[in-house]
Amino acid sequence: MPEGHSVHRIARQFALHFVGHEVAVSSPQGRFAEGAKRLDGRRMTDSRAIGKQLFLEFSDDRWLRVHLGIYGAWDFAGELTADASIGAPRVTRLRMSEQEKPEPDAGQFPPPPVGAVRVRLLTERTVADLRGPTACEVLTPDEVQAVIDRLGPDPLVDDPEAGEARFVAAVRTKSTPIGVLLMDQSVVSGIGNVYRAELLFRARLDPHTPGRNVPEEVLRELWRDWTVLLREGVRLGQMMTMDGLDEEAYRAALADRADRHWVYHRAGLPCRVCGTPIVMELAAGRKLYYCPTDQR
DNA sequence: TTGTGATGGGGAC
DNA sequence: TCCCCCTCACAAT
Repeated sequence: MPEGHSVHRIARQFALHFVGHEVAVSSPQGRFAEGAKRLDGRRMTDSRAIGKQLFLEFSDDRWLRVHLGIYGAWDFAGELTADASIGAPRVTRLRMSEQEKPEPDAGQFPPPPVGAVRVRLLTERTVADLRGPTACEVLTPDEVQAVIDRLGPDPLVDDPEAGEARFVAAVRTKSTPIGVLLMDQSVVSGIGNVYRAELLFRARLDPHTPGRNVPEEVLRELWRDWTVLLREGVRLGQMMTMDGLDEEAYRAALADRADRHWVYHRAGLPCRVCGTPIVMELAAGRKLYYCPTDQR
């Protein structure tokens, strides 16, 4: 269920502890047995995140593409980095999905796979188990490029000005509501339902505004704000979309997800700015939260 | 103990 | 627009 920030953190974990290593690849659950056979014993040579997509490159031009979808998660064990920043303390087990959950040491390495593990990637010192992904497949370089070509810009991948220009151009040609466009991964990569609602509130933008009617300067600010939120999400390991908080309120927000957002998951609760009850409605099948007073 | 919803998205219609 | 994928946290019972 992760949005873009989690996938970047997962990619970094692989970059730190798998890239450069030979990897034993298996599918304990069996559903990826053929794919695992094609990767087994090869060296991992690169780890990249683009939006919610993870691409792991192995020797002989073979790529593993993983998309976690709503349920997916990676469980790391062995030698790894707790918060995916260089030099951070090592922990023994870490579940990486939208949230990160350090778990007690299993006692042996590698720990036996628990439940339906689609893929196990094992080096001498670290193991990563994938469960519940929407996508998990072996691709050629051309196939990887075809996937990337369909993705909108990612602030942590694309050149800032080029990414901004691509985002603005994609939105300005469409009559689709901006609240739907922000979730469209071909328009911009990595935004999910939480960041969508929060970006729109922070811009005080009505989600129903057709893309082509959003002033260009507002779109540029949206892109820059997405850059800020994504960097912060990668740094903190969670989605923190409030701002202007004093130190105590900031700490409380980090501790409790209910205090972390302006409008997300706050249907019927008073707007934190004006007190108007937050509205929830379905947009393209997903729950959209906004303040009908501040966002117009 | 059971039920429900969730931070996604592809495909059928 | 709906269904399905296939997992888990948390609420309801």
